[in-house]
Order: sequence, then C-alpha cells, then structure tokens
Amino acid sequence: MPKPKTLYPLVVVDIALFCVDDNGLNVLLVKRSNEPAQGLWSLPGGLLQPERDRNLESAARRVLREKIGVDVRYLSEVRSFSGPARDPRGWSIGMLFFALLPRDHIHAIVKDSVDQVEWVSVRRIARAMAFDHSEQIDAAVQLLRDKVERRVLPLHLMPAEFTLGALQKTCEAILGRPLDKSVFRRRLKGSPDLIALRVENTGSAQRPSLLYRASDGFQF
Amino acid sequence: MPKPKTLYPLVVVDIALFCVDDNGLNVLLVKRSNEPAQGLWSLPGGLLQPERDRNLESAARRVLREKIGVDVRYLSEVRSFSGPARDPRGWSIGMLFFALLPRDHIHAIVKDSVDQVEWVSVRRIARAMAFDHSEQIDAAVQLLRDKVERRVLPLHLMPAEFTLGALQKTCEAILGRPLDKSVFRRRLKGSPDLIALRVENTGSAQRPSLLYRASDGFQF
DNA sequence: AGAATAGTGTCTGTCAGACAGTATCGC
DNA sequence: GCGATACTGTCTGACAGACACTATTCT
Repeated sequence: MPKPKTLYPLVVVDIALFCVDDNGLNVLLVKRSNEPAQGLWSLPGGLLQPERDRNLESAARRVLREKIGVDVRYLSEVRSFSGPARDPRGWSIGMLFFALLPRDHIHAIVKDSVDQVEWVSVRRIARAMAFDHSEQIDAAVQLLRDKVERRVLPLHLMPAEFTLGALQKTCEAILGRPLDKSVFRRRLKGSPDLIALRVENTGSAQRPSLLYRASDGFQF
Repeated sequence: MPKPKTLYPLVVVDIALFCVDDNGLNVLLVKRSNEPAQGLWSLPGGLLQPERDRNLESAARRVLREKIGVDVRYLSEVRSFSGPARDPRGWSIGMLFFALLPRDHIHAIVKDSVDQVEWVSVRRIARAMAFDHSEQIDAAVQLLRDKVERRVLPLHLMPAEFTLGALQKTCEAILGRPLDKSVFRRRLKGSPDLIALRVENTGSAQRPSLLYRASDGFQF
C-alpha cells in the first residue's frame, strides 16, 4: 500500500484539569522546564505516543498519570486547535481535553516532579501563556460553564459524600454568580443523580445537614 | 531542535454534510473507489495536507471543495475518532466535522466525479459503512438534533428567503417529530435571528405567507 | 364550496426567580 | 439568646403544550 505523500503533523494532547475549593474554580498549570516555551505556564500536555496510546483520550489519561500523578474519573474532549504556527516545532494538532478532580483529591497532585505544578484560580489566569493555552483554557471553562448552566450537576468535582450546600457552592464557583437556595434544591428534589444518605453531625457547621452521593448511573 | 521519537499518526478529516428536502434529513455519502474500504459507502473525507491547510477546519473545507465541489457556509467540529484499528493503514486520527447545505444548493453537488456521490436519508443509513463512519454519522446527527432541540434555528439549511412553515418543516425533519405551529411561531416572534420581508405570492401554495431571512449576526 | 396553508387566541400546567419563614445546631 | 446554616412555603410571572379559531389563497 503506497504511503501518502503528506507531511505528518505533530499531535499533542493538553488537559484542562479543574477543581473547586474555597478560592473558587481552579485549573492546574505547569511551568514548562523545557523548550519550547520554556519558563512559561501551560496546561499539562504531552505528545501522542501511538505505540502506547489506545486513542487520544487514553493519551490524555496517560499524560495526567505520568506528569501529574493523578488518575481522573472524568475526562472528555473539548475541541482541537491546529495550524502551522501555534507550536514552534511545526504544523501541530493540539487536542484539548478537560477533566474534573474531586475536592478531596486536590492535594493528591504530585508536587515533586521536574515541572512546577500549581492550581490557579480561573479569575487570575495570566495573559502570557505557552502556545495557545490561554485560548484553550477559555474554551474549556466555557464548556464547563455551559454544562452547569444547562443544569448538569458537576458531581465529579465533589467528594464521595457531600451536602447540598457544598454542591451549590461548587456550582456557584463555576458559574461565577450566586444561585437561589430554594430554586437550587427544588430542582434537585426529583433528580435521579442524587442519593440521600444519613445525617452529618460534624461540629464544623451549625445545623447538621443530610449527606448525598452521586448515583451510579449518572453522566456528566 | 530534536525531533520527538514518536510515530506519527495518519490524520484524516471527515465531513457529515447535511441537507433537508421533502424526504427529511439527508447526509451526503461517497462510494469509495480506492482502497482501503473500496466499494463501501463513507462520509466524504481526506488526508490532512499540512503544506496546504491552515488548520483542520480549512482541510475539511478543502476536501468538500475538491471532492464534492461545494463551498459550505457552516462547518464546525464535532469530535475526534482515533486509535490503531479504525483505519487499516495504521494508527489514525479522524476529525469529524459537520456542515449544513441550504436547501436550494442541494443540486449543486458535483455528480461527475470519480466517486459515486449520493444524498441518503438518515433514516436509511446502511449498517455496513467504511471505517467507523456509521458511528461518526450518529455523533453528527446527535449534535445537530441537540442544537435544534436547544432552540437554535438551523437557518443554514434554509435558502436565502423562506417561510416560517418551511422553517418548521426543516426543524421537524431534523428532530423526527412534529412541532406545534402555535408554539413554534410564538418562540420565533421575539427572535433577533429572523428578519421579516415582504409577502410571497407564488401560486404554488394556498394562502401567501410572509418571507423571512436570517439575520446577519446570527450564530448556529 | 372545499382543500390547503397561514396565522392568532386562549386555557392550563409547569417551573424559575424572589423572598420570607421555620428548624436545628454551636457558642 | 445569637449567629449561622439547613430546609420549606408561597407568590408571581414567563413560557410550553394543546387545541380551537380565523384568514386568505387556489381549484
């Protein structure tokens, strides 16, 4: 079979890994220790390795595992970025994924890698980032916001058990605006995605609240 | 700069080109005249040519121009399909786009190319298609349906001037279910995407109806 | 007149937003 | 009691579904 007479582009996967904490919505950034774009902040990413990766999503999971040390439950494609100029190494395809990390896994990020790794609030993203990663973050944040705006619950950002108050705060952090408690809870009443558990009694809060967990069949 | 020690995957763009006519929603299929998958029906597609294409979307537009002979107004990425087995030539990335062709451009498709080209109703897609194109069509149709279900008007499928009845029939063809005329028109009343024109008087229909056109700033 | 399409009016249920009110904890 | 959070109740306006009704053309 004749090989096509075509140059092959560079294929990279980048991941916008999100978490929500008391600071709001954060994305994980990596300070690049190698060329190109050395010293600039970027999304975690890496070259596709066809001999190892089953597909692009597997490549993204491998990159997160190898470079950040996390196995994420939720990971999904956003869109591609491509062209001759976005990477100085040549014509490239950057496939952007976005992933969600539960709040109680935030500190499981490996900090001792060669690269400097940091959670950065999406409200404080610097203009100057490597490649087109600033645009990529915008695209990933918008996709996340659109989903939550369409009433999909970001349960992958929650720990295994959580209160409705915590869930509402998470949604508010993503959307960047307050939600009405009564409206929020009324919608959740009939949701098949939430399962009520027993009562919380930790003295941290004032009045104890019911705990919930995500239903097994729930899809983000 | 050292070249990465990685095999390069094959990069292909495929396009699900849709139109709506009296038969309902159709997608354009091509009977492959070359290996691989010779003789099977497939979506129009082609190899990325980095030396010619500005990005993947440009590649998709070029493929439509060269293989089908159409310049489409609307074209947008759906998602990627990738892996070692989906194309017999090796590890490949297939980027799926979907495009919309106005009803009055349907017959502008070039019929005299080397490949056999045909509009096929989405209700009558054969199981056996080249590569994973059956799955790709499912993904593209679902994205189109989701958009219309979310009340986005598929104005790119309409001719420059059209009636509300024709627009409703187009939406019904996409969704595969009837819509209530009163509800449909009530929603359209305040829409900034539609601009009313003068009266239609062609004797084809019974009572003449107002003509509309898409607003310039409208986004699908 | 009858068929066919264009276009309007109205009733009803559902749901979102807004906001007030009650409940239960720690201190 | 007081502060704080959990949770509920209610009013109102917007809108969707359903369906009936009128209007205007052609044959």
